[in-house]
Amino acid sequence: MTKPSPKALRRERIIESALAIFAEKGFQEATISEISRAAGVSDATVYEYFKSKEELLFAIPEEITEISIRETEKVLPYLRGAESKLRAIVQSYVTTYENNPEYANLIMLHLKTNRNFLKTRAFEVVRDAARMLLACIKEGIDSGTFRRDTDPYLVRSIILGTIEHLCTRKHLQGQPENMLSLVDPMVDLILSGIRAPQEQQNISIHLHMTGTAKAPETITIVPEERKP
Amino acid sequence: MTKPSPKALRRERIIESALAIFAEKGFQEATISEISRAAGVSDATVYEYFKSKEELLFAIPEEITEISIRETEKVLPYLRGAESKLRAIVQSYVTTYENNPEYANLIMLHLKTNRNFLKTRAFEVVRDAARMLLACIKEGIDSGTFRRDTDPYLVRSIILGTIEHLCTRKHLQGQPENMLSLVDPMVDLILSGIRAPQEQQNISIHLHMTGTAKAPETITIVPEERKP
Amino acid sequence: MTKPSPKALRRERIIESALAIFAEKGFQEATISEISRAAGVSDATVYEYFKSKEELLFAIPEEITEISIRETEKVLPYLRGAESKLRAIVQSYVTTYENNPEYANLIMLHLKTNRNFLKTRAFEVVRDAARMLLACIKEGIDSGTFRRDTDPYLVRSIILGTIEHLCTRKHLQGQPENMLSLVDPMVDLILSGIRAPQEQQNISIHLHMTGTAKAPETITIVPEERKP
Amino acid sequence: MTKPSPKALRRERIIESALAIFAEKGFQEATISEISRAAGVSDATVYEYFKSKEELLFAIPEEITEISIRETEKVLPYLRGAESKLRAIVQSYVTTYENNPEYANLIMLHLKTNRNFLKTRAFEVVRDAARMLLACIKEGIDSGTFRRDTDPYLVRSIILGTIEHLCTRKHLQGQPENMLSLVDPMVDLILSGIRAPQEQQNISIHLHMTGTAKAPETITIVPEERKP
DNA sequence: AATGAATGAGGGTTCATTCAT
DNA sequence: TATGAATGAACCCTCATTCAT
Repeated sequence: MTKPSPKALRRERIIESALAIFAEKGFQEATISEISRAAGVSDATVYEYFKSKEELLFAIPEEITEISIRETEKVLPYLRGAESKLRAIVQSYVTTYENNPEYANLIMLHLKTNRNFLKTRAFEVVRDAARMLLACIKEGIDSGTFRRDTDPYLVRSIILGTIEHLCTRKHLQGQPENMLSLVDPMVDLILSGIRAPQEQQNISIHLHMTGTAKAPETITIVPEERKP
Repeated sequence: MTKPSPKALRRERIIESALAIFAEKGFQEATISEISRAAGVSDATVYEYFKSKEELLFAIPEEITEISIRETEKVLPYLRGAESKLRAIVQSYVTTYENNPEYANLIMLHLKTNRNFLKTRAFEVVRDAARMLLACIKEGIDSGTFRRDTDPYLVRSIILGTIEHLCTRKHLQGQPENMLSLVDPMVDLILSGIRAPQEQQNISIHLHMTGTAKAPETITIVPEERKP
Repeated sequence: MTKPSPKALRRERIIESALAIFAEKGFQEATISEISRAAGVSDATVYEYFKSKEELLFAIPEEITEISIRETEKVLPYLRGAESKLRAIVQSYVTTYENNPEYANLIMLHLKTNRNFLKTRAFEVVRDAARMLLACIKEGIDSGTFRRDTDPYLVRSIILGTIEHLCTRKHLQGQPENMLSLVDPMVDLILSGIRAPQEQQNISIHLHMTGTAKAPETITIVPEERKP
Repeated sequence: MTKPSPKALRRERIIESALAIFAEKGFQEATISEISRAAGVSDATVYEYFKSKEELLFAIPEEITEISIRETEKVLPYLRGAESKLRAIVQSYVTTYENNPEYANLIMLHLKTNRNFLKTRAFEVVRDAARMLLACIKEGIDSGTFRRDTDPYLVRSIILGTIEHLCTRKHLQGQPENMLSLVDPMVDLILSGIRAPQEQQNISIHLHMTGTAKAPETITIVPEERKP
């Protein structure tokens, strides 16, 4: 079905090499020579495919982000409830980063630094993902699943910030070993923080009694024994 | 009382200029000439005070981080309870970053990228702060304030990640306007997520009645009206 | 027959310019800009061909020394006797230096100073030449042409030192005009100093006389008049 | 008798440090800071005593050469014959270099390179020494001790070149260990090369015979057996 | 389409030297 | 007199980028 033209293949090779090298050394420290050597082409050839070093940098997240986002978008409609969706989105983020550590590193450490990246189409895709997450949070609020006073932007910042922090930490210090195992604790924690209280209103108990009893003389409230 | 030697003043000027310019353009894009010009000295003079461009970069966080941390450390003993302390620490972080946006930017976008920064004394101070936060979380767990199954490292990552994300967002997109106003919502949210349940044991109500009454025939539980 | 690639030609041009300028001003005082300008290329181009200024310096003697040495090696087998060989070697040295005064100057004044030069392949060639000379002296000793108590290392030092001194003198003071005319006097002088005495055995003269003569009563030895 | 003013002492200290450092690293590689630090003074102080780095360099040989030369000049009148004098001069050179290896190194490797050194008063002194040597050789020629066809300039070049070569060799390669032990072999060798032949004129043998003998009919010259 | 070759532009860094104190 | 402090002036080297083949 797909017919990978040699042209496209070459392009792919260059992008892969660029990802590896940019991720390892950063944008400034990496050189075109290095990348072209890794890709098995000449310097000049890189410029046949990309107008400049920066354009090559920006070309990297385009595909991978796109793919990841679209996949998530496909799954979402099958899930019921804001909580499930939110958990799925987080899972998707973390899975993507876990499976593409170089890409994660590039995004976290090198692309976020770059002001020009914000004007990029690739960034548009990133932003789409962030919007999806925001929409999901808002949906939870509107549906009463999340507290009405939840600040959806803050919640999103918490989620994204945590993921980013974990990725960065993992890259620079090797910790945590397995980010995926942290998805559930993290989501649980945040959900606990924003979940609407389970109608824990005050409750009146009306006793309908027959007979000639008086009102109770004393009411003793006795805590049951805690059984840990 | 303090007699700021002209030498120290000049050093300060250079650091300030460097902070402004590194924060704006990043380490690689900034040039020594630019910085020295901004500081009103010659290129060579910069090298009288700092051995290299990188050493100049690392000299920046040294003071400002130190000051901020030490201040927090002073306040902490006066606070009772893990929650208060945690809130104070977050407040301290955000205040520091809010008051020194350039510094915040430098740390978030440019220093974290730099592997050599991890070997720096300045980074040691940063790490101290992170340890302080972790200790506070652990204290909450030990004292029963926070749930026993709380992962303190995860909680710290959530807190730090959120702060970092907010700073970065503010720097790159101007949002949120006022980070300080987000401290309480954020801390509240996280605390809700980790707070130990408030002894929500089962409760038995014993009615001591006199007379010949029978047991109540029906018990109707009526929610009170919610008054938002 | 030979097809000098433009690449090789350019390289040659750069080396020639470098030789001229290094010889004139010394390694430190010479600048790459100067050399590249003289060679009609850009600074960066010099670095396409040579990794560093020092490597460029070391590339200079490589060829010229090699050529000179190999030529001498070819001639040597045709010569009989240590004296002829030694004279040929000296002749070769002096010819090389006389024909390449800049090269001579570079070697004498600037390369010998450089400790790194000693690790160079070019220096290996120089050392080869010195070994060749030493071997020739030893051969003369072994064959009885030179005195048995000759110190071959000292003789070599005398020869090389003299050549070097003459070159340096010529470069700095213009004297002597023609080094080649000094080769024979110099070699003669040294040979006189190391030549084994020419079988100066005692000689008996037997006079066969007829008649009744007695043995001679007196023998008078009369020096002939000296005729300068 | 001598009253070393503190000023002169300081000057001396600077010169000594400069000698050590120039000799070790060469003129260009050495820095004023290094020298001043070694001398225990400030950079600026060096400039109180010497107008420039180069002037400091040239100040070094002034004294030491002067002293060495003057000493030789004192001894010379007591020696009889060109050979003794020549030997004494060589001895003096080598002793000076052997006792002051740093100075030797400086002269051989770094001062000879410097064109400006030729204009220096210090060089005048060096030249004086060379003239003294030349005069001595000429004296030997005039007195009939050395061959009439000796080229005194060539002989001087041989002597100086050899000494220089030995010094350089010793500095760069550690060989020869002891230069002084080479003085006699070296001088012997050169003297053998230039010594006037010991009146090995043609000799006539007059036989005064009595009796009636005829002239000898045959004369047979018979070499004696060699006794190795 | 691919590249070998060339380079313009620029930046970090060093140091000899000066001068006010 | 001695020096702490400051700097002007260079230079080596790198690399993204271009272009003729």
